[in-house]
Amino acid sequence: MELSNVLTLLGNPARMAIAWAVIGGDALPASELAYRAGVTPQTASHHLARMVDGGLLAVERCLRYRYYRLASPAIAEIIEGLMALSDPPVLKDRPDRATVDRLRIARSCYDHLAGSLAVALADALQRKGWLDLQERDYQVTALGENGLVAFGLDVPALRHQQRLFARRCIDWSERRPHIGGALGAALMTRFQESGWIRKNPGDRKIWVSSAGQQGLWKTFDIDATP
Amino acid sequence: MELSNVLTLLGNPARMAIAWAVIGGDALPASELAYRAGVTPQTASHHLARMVDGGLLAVERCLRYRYYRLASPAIAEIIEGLMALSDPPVLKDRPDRATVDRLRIARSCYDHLAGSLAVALADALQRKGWLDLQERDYQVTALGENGLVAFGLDVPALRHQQRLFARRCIDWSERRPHIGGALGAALMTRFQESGWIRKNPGDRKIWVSSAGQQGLWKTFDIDATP
DNA sequence: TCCACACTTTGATGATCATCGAAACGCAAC
DNA sequence: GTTGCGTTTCGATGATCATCAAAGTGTGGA
Repeated sequence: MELSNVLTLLGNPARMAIAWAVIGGDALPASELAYRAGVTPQTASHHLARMVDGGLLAVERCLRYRYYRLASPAIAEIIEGLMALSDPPVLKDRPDRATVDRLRIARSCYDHLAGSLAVALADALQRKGWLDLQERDYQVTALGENGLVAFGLDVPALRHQQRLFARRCIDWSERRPHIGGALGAALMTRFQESGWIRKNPGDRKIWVSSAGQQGLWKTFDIDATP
Repeated sequence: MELSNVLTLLGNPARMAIAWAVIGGDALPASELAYRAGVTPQTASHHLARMVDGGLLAVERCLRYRYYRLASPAIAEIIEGLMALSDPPVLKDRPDRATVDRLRIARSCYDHLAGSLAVALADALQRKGWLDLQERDYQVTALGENGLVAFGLDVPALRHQQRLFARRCIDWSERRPHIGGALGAALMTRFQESGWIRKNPGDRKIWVSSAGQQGLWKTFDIDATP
């Protein structure tokens, strides 16, 4: 994945609009993307072909429709990183605001939490002295290890995984860091097991249950009410 | 600052190379940037004009040279953010930050001093009543001539040189004037003879010795401690 | 005065690009 | 089949682009 390629592809307003439309994880048909980007279907098709060719998008055929979505979570991370660097593009006819707001509160980022909930979680764990923010990663303190193990996470096992343990991940909607890596994934899994959050299969939306609101408040001092 | 603009500008390999060359904060002349980007001076000039126009770079003239640097720290943050999203491009000769900071304090500009030390020197000489700042040049007062002769400069001989006597030269890192021309060159030569500064042959780095720090303080009331 | 130098502008060329109309394709319903 | 619809391909157009050679500009030095 060439960064220069990504920049070239996203440097065009129509293609940026397309990328922005599918950033939430939704797969949208070509005609819808053409409408949102403000170009004709032919032009959109041209752009979509380039983006697929450039590895930015993936396409799935379903009957007469072609659904376009981001090619991989890595691409989503790159685009979200770009959003964090500047204001998100102002585009006409943004989809339903409810979806965007929902994503802003909580969504999945690959296999860990993102959105304001994830940022609040990272803040809370630092405030409690469970985490230290180092250069590009988080460190779990002795206090934090006790707390996390008590919460049901096998922290020593997480440390021995091949992947990075607790990556610092920058959020596009918050422009602040949250917890990725093995620890971030384990936390989201634990939240799901506890019934605190519910993940929508197929996209990246996350719902926080009332049990989750209570638990997050009691365990982490996080106010997860909308 | 439009993100889309930045992406378009950086989507070109030559422009990306130029941005990467100045990411450390250093200001480089157009010819050097052309070499590093692997394009002819004409092409580089074209790209540089676009980048200045797009608000990515700023340019300052010093004698016959034009030094290009990043327009603002915010731009540097955006570009470094982009780099963090992917592997940085493999390019020749990127200055490290320590070098950049050193250059900010003192460096040579053609054959005279530049950087904050040079600006402080110009300020000090004006404060002591040795120099007057005219339209585009400095004038040495009678008091200043005595002082400079006592310091070891043959001011009358400098006046009779063909080149401009005491040119006002604008600094990219300070955005304030310092002394160029024959007087600027003679001052730097005298500082070198006195062992106050040491010049790195081949580049523009200047080191101030401890003797230099003492001398600059006693003679010119300049605090040259880092 | 003339030259050297750093850099820019101009001009030309070939390439790529974005865009849309027209036509074609693929698929499903009728 | 035929029709309708979503999408792509083709073709044409006008725009922008990157590139470099050649000429021009401005500056300082001899």
